[in-house]
Amino acid sequence: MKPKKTEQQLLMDQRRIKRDAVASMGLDPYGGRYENVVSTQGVRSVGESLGLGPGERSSSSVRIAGRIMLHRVMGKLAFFRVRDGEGQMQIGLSRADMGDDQWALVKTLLLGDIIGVEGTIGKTKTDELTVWATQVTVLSKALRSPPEKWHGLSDVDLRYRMRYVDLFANPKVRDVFRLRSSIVHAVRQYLVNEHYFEVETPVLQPIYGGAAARPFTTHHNTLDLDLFLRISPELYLKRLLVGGMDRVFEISRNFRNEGISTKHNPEFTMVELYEAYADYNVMMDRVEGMVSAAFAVSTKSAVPLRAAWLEDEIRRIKEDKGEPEAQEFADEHHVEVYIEARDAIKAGRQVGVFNGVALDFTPPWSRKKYADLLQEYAGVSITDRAAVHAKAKALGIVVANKADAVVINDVFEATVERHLIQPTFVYDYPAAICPLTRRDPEDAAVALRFEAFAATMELGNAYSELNDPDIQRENLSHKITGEGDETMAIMDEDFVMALEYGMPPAGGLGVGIDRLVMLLTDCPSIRDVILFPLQRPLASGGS
RNA sequence: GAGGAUGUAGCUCAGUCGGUAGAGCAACGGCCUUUUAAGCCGUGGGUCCAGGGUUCGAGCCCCUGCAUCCUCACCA
Repeated sequence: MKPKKTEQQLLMDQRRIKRDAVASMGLDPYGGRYENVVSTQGVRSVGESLGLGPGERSSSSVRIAGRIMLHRVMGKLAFFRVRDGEGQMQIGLSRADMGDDQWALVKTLLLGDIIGVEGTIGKTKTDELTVWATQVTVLSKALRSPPEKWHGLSDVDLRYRMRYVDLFANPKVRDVFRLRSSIVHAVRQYLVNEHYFEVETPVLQPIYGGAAARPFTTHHNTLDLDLFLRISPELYLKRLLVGGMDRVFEISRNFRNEGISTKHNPEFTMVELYEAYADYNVMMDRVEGMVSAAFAVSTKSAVPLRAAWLEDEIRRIKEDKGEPEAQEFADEHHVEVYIEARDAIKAGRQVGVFNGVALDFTPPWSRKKYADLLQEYAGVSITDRAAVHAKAKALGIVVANKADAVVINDVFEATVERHLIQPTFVYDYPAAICPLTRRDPEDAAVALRFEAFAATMELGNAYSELNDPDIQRENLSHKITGEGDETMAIMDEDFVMALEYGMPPAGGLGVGIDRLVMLLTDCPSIRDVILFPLQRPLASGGS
């Protein structure tokens, strides 16, 4: 019995027929090298400089290449819209201009095919810049249709599973990853300018450390050795301080075997840096410097563009559908917030928009003491053990078998964090939960540590680094009660031995790159800034 | 882990009271030399997430499971 073909298979059969038609013309349906290509943006700037009026054509010839995203054929004339890595461009195809052989080829082309077009720059009667084709080259016939041309691919599951489709179907997605690339580049450039140098340390570690999280485990066969994927590069980078690398950084993919959420992916990217002879105050400057550099290459230009687009859109909706719809659109897209941010940027401030809230990254960020925030929002003194425990119980926090510092931190997270909207440094943490941090010389219960928050998210974490080997060994030699299995207190004798040779006093800092990108590009989910976020594979193993 | 939402054609989505499964886009055939989500005529396309139950009859009601998203918890 012949199994009935699905619609998908039938559609692909039809596309195979067109592909084979190309082959029967003696052409390779999968193309080959195509030279002297100009980007659509390049054509656009050339086109604008020609000063063409509606309906005029120039004699300057160009070649572009890209995917057919819009396809209109009218008898002996056709308009396609072709998208490349930078943008899109309309091409016009006329049977009279191209000749019968080329026209036969044009008729085999479908949405989603990748083509090369040689032609002359002109404008249509409606004043749209258009490349009028003289020669079309098939570069890759697509067997599957692209998604719906108006809505694109909107099923979130499919978008992540088939990011390759998401990227060409939804231009905004590509913009986000372009911004991500710029942000990473700016962060790297900032640190290099500050005389840091970039290193790479092991991802496969025999002992994991530097953070409190469960690791992924793996195994090396030849050495018959269990290994962990790093949860943090911290202990290796500090060894480099001992070795005399005074300013080092690593852009580090870390792996934590924990839950998945809009703010957590099992693998994520951090920039982690160490600076000898500095302390955590210097690290605050570094955060501000890095974020400023990143802002300058992303949000600074993206927000005004977005604001302008939103204003256009509202004007159009008002004309087409009326005031109430326009207002609804404005509310939904936080238009006033974008306009407010745009005006602030014009005035020289570093203001972005995240989740409908304006965030002001202009240095200096506000700096708040951990204990003061606890007093302000939880209403308890950090030194008043009874009050802290009473507050914890009132909040429904389990107190039993937890060290005091853990209880304090639980209360802090439950009461304070949600108020940390604007970029803020929270400094001076309870020492007992900071085993790798130098103590305040005036108060042994305080660790010289800060976390950077924005939009209630932890963006970064920094210490004045502990460099006393005996205290370090002591801190690592017993678990912090109440932290469960996830604890930083895992002894690494080699690391402590390194400290015994003498590590310079230093400031150290980690900043979550994914979260920074989220904040600067207004993406409320970490999956929108990671190209291939982890997902459970489909049982059937296909789409 | 708890709660909520969603799952229907390749894509985007309707589906009323439980009574033969719908549209647009895409595709196929035809017409069309200035389209702007092109248009007009016609055609094909369905494991209604999976399994069970109630019923004469289930896309719709009930139960179980799966997947995804959101919120909370966890993840300093």
